[in-house]
Amino acid sequence: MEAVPRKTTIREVARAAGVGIGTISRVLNSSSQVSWKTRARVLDAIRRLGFRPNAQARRILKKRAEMVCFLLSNRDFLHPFHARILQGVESYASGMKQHVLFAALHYSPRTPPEKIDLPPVLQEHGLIDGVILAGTIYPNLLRRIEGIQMPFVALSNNVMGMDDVQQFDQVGFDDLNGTLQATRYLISKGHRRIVFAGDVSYPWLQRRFEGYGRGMREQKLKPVLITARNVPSFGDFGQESVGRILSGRSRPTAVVAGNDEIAYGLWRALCRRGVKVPDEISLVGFDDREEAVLMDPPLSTVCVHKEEIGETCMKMLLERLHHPQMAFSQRVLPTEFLIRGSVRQL
Amino acid sequence: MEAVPRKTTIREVARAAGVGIGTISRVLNSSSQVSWKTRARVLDAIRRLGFRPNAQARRILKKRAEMVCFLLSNRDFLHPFHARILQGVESYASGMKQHVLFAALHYSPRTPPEKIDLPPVLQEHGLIDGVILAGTIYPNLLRRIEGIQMPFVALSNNVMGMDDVQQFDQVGFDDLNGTLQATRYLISKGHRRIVFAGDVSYPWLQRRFEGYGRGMREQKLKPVLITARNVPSFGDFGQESVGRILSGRSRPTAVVAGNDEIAYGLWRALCRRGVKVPDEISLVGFDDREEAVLMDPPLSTVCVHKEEIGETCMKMLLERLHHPQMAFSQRVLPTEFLIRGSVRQL
DNA sequence: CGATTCTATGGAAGCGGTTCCAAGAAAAAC
DNA sequence: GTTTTTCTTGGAACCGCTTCCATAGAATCG
Repeated sequence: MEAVPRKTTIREVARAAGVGIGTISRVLNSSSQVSWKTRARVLDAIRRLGFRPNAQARRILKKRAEMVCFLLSNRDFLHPFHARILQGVESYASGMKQHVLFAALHYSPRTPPEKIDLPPVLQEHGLIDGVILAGTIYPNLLRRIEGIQMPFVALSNNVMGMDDVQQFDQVGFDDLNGTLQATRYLISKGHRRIVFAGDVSYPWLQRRFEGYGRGMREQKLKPVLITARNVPSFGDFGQESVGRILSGRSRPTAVVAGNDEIAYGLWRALCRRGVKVPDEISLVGFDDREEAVLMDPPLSTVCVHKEEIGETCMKMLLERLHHPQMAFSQRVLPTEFLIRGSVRQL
Repeated sequence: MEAVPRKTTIREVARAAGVGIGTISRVLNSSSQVSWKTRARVLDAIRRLGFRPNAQARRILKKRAEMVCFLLSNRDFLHPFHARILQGVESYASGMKQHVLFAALHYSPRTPPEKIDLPPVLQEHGLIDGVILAGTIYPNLLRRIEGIQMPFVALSNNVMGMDDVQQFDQVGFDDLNGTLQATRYLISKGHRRIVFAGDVSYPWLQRRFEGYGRGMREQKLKPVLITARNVPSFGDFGQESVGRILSGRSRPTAVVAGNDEIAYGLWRALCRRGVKVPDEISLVGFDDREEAVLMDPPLSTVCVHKEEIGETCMKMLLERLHHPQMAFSQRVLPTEFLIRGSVRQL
């Protein structure tokens, strides 16, 4: 490794400007009063020397990294869903002069979720002030993070297997109410035979199914869950399950899909069989991915405000950093059912 | 802001282990030889005290941040394309014990691309070792980054308005050859009247059009460019231009779309008019987004290996960091035409 | 067995900033 | 004109680590 070019330090600036080092620091932090003349001289020297203060050195004294980590498992990252959340995080962070470190949790067949270690960025101290846990989160990881006393905010919809009172900061969105609204809407449009497509192995799918179930039971209708086993991805779900949905004595008039990907797969499978949406069967999704509006007909779906979730995570984390003793808070952001073309009035 | 809980330092560990601070440091860096017994004592003390070394302090001495910045304009970020590149960057970086800082360039109507300032993360020195420039890059930004002598690698496909010899490290993929292959394939399938859909305001679309043009001219066929003006996004491109494609005396039998988004929009517009793909018109795209394979028929498209691009960017940046004087290099990664169902044999 | 080499270890110096205290200069008060 | 207060300013000390030098004991050698 060759030598890094020598960088200007605060002492050289001080010499160039003919002032003391303390003065340079004061100018940089625009803290206490520096006389108009001195400030100009310093600023000039800084410009002439192309001086940029060393961030590490400042941080070591300030005891704040001004950086948070956005942690995502490598399983989840493909999804634009999380990319949008990251965008929200970055957007709020940059407004607060914070940086965002992107890190992935590298799960692999060799390191099953139950025994994964802390990611390197959390092993060392001082690099980041806190963590935002997006993507699927396993309880053991949470406990490790608590163990090192690293402040964090979790995207609660993705926390696995902790349905009890959770003693940490969370931001989530309202799965249950989303499908509840969607189901009510379908019912208001005259639908009675409505099925839910999705498995319930994820807590969020479980909640979405519950919301649908509640909507059905409100009107004394019977909830029906359609699952598909052993599908490689949500996109293949429809292909696998469309047969079971269409067969049976009384074919449903509408399907609530567990997410947009399932809805999209279903739509394709239906198209292929010549079943028209929404003429013969209505369809609603969940997430409002970019493609939802591009489908034909555009998909009615439950919109999750992803940027807002990201911003809220960041905001909550900053509050935690400023008030470490504050009580934990859980925020559930509302979801919004968007009426588009994929539902027909019966 | 309340007090940050006091963290254990190397001196406390030294006291607890009954050794000197230098020894702790040597154990941590597993550098020079420490006796088996002492090492065990130190390791034990570290565990007992829950000591995690302060990363900032180490970096200030090592003069390396072990961190690179992935910089993307806020215009580009929505696209899964860049998310995948980021994934590739992170993947390679984590293998090399490097961290990835995610930063966005906040363009706005108030700050047009020509006069945007350096992002905050580049204003300070020592935070990052280098930058990966993804997303649309304007020359003035490049010059600013050169000005502060920050090592960088650019995703060359997105560099605007610099077609001369470029004196910096670049990773790109082969736009021209991609459409060339696609066009040759179409011709091999018996197509003669082939049009290109896309405008040429972006350099990469320009190159894709050129590749298509070359393929056509090889067979003495006449290239035709179909553009759409004033469309809010590539997705709306098809809707806008489908009329012009289908009308005219001799309707084309195939369309090369500038990217998958255009292809998708086109496909929808064609569906809506009852024109069947590929029976009545064949269609190929570019990028191989996730949705390409989910379309019906699955879209034949030019695959860009996004993770590989990310990895290559990271790799090249690390080489640059280790050898600052090394000559600049430009790498163009191959693209690959994927045959799927959207092209018909004539 | 004394001289020489080697290995393990302690701790001072220093990285590039911030902070604080003391002190000089200027302004205000008496 | 002298005293008091306020405003600026310089620079030592320090943040938590690495690095290097000095030293002490062990090992090797003639």
